[in-house]
Amino acid sequence: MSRRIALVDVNAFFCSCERVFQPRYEGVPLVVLSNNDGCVVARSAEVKALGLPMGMPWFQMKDQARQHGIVAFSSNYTLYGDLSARCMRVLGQFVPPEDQEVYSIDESFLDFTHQRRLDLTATGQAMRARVRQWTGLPVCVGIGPTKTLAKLANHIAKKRPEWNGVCDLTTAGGATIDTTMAGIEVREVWGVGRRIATRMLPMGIRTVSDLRAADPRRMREHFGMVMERTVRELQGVACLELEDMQPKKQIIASRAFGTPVYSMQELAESIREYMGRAVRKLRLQGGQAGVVGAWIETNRFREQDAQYSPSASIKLAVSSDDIATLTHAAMALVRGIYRPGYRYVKSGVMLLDLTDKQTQQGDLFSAVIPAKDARREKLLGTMDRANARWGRNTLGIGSAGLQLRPAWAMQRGNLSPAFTTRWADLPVIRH
DNA sequence: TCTGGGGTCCTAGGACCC
DNA sequence: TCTGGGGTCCTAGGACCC
Repeated sequence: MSRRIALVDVNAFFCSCERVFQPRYEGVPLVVLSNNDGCVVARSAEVKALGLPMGMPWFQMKDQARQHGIVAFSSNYTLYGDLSARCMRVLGQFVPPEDQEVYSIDESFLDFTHQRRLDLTATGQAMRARVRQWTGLPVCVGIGPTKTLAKLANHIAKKRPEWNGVCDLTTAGGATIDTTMAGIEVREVWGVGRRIATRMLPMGIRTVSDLRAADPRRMREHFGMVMERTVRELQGVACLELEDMQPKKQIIASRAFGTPVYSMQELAESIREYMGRAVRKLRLQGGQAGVVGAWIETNRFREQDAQYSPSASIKLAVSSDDIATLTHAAMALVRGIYRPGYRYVKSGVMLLDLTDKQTQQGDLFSAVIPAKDARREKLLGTMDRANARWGRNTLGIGSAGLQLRPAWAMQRGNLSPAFTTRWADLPVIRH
């Protein structure tokens, strides 16, 4: 019994989020920028049509932007995260919970294998209509017998207007599929990146249909088992299952500074703040870290600058989710790698060797497993609750976040309001 | 002047074991 | 003169994803 998997993906997600509450930008060429307004990370259809690439530094694009009237927004992850959650909840109404995989902030797999009678093209249109009406976001739907083919079908639904936003490869004719695949570059296949696409070219593999016709074992010899799986999936043999939410295996928090930093003092402030972010994620998934890492960086794009980008990590004697312990470890690491005289533009912390908090690894050289300090646990829990209730930096470690806007803080020149998550930013309808 | 911030998995090679 | 065969674990680097 062949499977029927749908992939639903929001069109130009970040740009579409900006338009939901600011419809005056409908039809206007939009981009959304990365933190510090650095690079373009999302483009509206109008900007894609101009041929401006993803990932381009904004300052290099400013002339063209002026010329074409492109509007740039700073990243508003509060808004995107909330709209994403709403969108995923709407899609979840179409399948039982175990048949939905939220794959990324703007994509979800839905498994319709068990709903045999359903007309999937009609269901796809129903999903588009409901998401549009309830969240304001435009989505496209791809359907196929494997995840890789569903991804490809979604690509087709987006690029070819004749599919009207829903492409079902499980019912499309063989000839249609052949000609369509022959017209798509192999780079568009899920799992084929820039490197591999380049290496495939001399092998005579240029389009999706070339790759689908390739021998999976030969592809494995050249590119490894991941690529073998990809080829089989293209041929309609399901190798990838829907996955449930797994706890993270590592947690990273890092940011480029709004302005360069020279002193240990300022690096320390940044490390404290980023560790706060990392520990929040850690505690949210009920984990503890066995290894702490930290790094600082100079600007690798400035050739005239002396470069210095050291990193260090340390294994804790006992895994921890205590913000004080973890911050202390990261601070010691940065003090160890810091050298004065460099122009630092970024720092970061990493939590590794994550385990579930319930499984406490004892210390070989102490007779008993160290008992958790009950008062300490209570204090940390109280901090969590205070921060959940009154805002993220209500209680923190040392001077983290005390300064309202440190000089090195992220720059966001054109940030839209948090329309859905802050009372003061709630849209008002005047009549 | 200004160039993001997260993640995952696989593989090869080295160190070590018997 | 001749120098085996089978493993595990860890790490760094590479590839990919959004």
